[in-house]
Amino acid sequence: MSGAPAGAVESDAARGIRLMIADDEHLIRGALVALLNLEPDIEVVAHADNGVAAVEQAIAARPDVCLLDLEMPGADGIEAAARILAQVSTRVVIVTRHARPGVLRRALASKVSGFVPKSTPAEELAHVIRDVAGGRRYIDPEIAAAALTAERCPLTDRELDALRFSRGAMSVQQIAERLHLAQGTVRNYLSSAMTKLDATSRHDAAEKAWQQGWI
Amino acid sequence: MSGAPAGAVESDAARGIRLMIADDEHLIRGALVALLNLEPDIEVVAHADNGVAAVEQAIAARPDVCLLDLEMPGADGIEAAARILAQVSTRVVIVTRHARPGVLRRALASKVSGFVPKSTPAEELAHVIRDVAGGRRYIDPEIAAAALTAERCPLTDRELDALRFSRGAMSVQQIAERLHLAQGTVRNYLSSAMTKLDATSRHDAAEKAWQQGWI
DNA sequence: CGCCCGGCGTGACAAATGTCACTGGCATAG
DNA sequence: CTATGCCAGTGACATTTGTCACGCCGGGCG
Repeated sequence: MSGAPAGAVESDAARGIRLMIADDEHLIRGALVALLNLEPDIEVVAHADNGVAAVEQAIAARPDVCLLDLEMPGADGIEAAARILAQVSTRVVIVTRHARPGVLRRALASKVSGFVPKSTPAEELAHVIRDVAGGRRYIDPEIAAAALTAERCPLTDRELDALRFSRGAMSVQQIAERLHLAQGTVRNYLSSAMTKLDATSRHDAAEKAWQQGWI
Repeated sequence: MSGAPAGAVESDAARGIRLMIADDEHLIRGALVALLNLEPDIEVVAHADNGVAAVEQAIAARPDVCLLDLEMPGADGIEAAARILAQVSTRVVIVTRHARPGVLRRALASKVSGFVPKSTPAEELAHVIRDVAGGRRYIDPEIAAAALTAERCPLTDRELDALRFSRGAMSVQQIAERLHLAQGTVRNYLSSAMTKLDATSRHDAAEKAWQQGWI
């Protein structure tokens, strides 16, 4: 928000990583801003409290690195990352509370450079930011391992389709219309998915599949 | 963790508020510890990443103020607060992501002194801690207003009974047995509760009632 | 080729769930 | 006293959900 210093300093100036922070929780955002500003080689040049604002801020401030929370109103971190990277030459680090394997895959598909859970020690974060600013990538080893270990999804394509719509409280009727199928068919897929996932209701199944990052 | 300085300094020494911080997210806990330690009159003397550890730490370190996250594994913030206050002469501030009226009521019933959402600006937090250390109370005005505005629970006793069991996935059949009622009766209470709470399923209703602190 | 297997798709059926109309008790206002 | 309203309690009914047995198709395999 503070005006850029007079003209010439470009983003790849030798000293100082220009950082943007986006997190919807004021307390945490404030703490991170203050904390990272203490690092001698990091300068927080912008911050936002939702995905849409994050994109605007990134375009305006052109930071070297963007630190995005995954869970944000408006546009989630990955969506914001995709939009930012499409328009600005920068690198993105995603921070998340619920680090599921599938999310990591989505994130990597959006070309983010870093992926860390909020269980990361604070000191480590500055380290990651420097790595990423230097052109390297950083993926939290725990999550990476989980993503690679994760058993292949046992669900069939159509089962996944049906499950996808089951989140967000659509009725079987509505799902059937949406997929151009008979109600019984949809129920069948859902039932089958429930069996495979050992769930007691389709909401439960959808939840579990989501946790695994399969939908 | 660090050993206490030689003997005599007691917790009500004139200078310095001894603070404990509990939050299960390492990143946030670390940021808060660092940030609040920067305040000249605050000293972070312990921290924990779950409710049980928080109680132990509080007993061991005897801080002046405990800052507890509401959402923690083990024991949630309010439970931890109750246990701490039963054994240590200290004051508790609860910090939470989802600030719902009912939670505030539960918290106050446990004699906590402060209640703030994570949307609080970071600068404000130190202020709150000083207030509380000084024996005053601080309740986030937004939440307080919401709690006072919140209409009285519209549910009848039996509806509440039925809802209580509906959390934890008991079937109508089982609830009926447990309450010595006919299944139809239970369904009726549940249905009525759903209408009153504008919910689409009994789980939904139970969830909403819980959110409000009614069960 | 003939066979079997796995995924897709369907309808019939049963159980669980939610809605409704109704009875009776009890308190309270008129 | 009577009327009114609220809550407890019940069963009949409609809807939704989950399970099953089945038919169809395409792709390996003996």
